[in-house]
Amino acid sequence: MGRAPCCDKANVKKGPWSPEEDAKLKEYIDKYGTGGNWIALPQKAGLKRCGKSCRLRWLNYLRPNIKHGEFTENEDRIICSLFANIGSRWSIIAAQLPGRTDNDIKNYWNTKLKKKLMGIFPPSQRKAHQAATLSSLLQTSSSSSISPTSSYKGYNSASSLTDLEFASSLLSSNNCCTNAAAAAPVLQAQENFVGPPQNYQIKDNLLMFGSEASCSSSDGSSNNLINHGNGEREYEYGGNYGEVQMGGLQQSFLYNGNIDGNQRFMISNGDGDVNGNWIQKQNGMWSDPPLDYGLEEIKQLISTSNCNNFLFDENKTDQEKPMMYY
DNA sequence: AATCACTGCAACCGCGAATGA
DNA sequence: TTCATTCGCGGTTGCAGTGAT
Repeated sequence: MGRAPCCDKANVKKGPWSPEEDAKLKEYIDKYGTGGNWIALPQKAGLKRCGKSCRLRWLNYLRPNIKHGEFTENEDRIICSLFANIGSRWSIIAAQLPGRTDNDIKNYWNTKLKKKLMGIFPPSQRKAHQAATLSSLLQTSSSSSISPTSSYKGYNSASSLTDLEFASSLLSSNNCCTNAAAAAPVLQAQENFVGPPQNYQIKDNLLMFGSEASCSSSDGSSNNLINHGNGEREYEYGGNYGEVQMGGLQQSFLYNGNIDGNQRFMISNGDGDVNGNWIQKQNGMWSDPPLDYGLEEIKQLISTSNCNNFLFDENKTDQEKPMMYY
């Protein structure tokens, strides 16, 4: 016996929503809310629609403060950074972009951003550029210091890296399949360490700052709100992307526990801009990442990263290579 | 002008997770 | 604890619009 359908498919309308249906749904929800039951909602609202369809229409189109239209470069960077770290967790990524829906971001990634990234260089030049870009990126990190007051450099208008080169290098330098679930065992290691942005410890799948931390879940999903001991600092953890308030300065960081087996952080500013400086822990000590990534190592990183297989295919000639793979 | 290919996006589908009886 | 129901997510599809031939 198969799964029961969520609604009587014979009696529900499918396809694009009419303005009248939109109005009905919006009016009902404005008046009564969703009532926590999407399945029952369409009947109450006088709509011949599946509850799931109503939910989707509301979340992706009708609810207030939905942002449509062009994505900004900043949004591009956030999407790239998060995708590089947590993969296609669109709902988590959307949570970092107010007004954007997961569906919107997913569509944008699949139809534009991915192509944007891959279209920078012709396939024949791509590998060399990626290697050079990554090398440049890592060299930048060697001269940086990580502190709450450190300036964000290595990724700005003065940098030789363009936004897209940066994002591309992110994608090729990280194991993008390091999703929250994969990172969890690392985070659950309950190890104390000293590292950026200041002293903190990883405990019970949460990052804690200082000696005390009270924790609560902000929405019951993947984001946790952690109050620092003095009540001033908060930390929001969604997958392996986090934020911390320190001395009035908001710092975000990306956590990637899975490149050559070493834990890494990348500090970013409050807008989600990452500065390209990975700090990693080797042999129990935090240090700058190595600077001498060879092309072979990069290739290995890419080849072991399942969701980077749209980058290029080693076994094909340039002429055979499509611009991207799905 | 007709046809074809491509693009962008809204919507659908199926699955696993969460919830409650 | 089990089972049914609902929710939420990510992958996929369908189609209208647009540009190229």
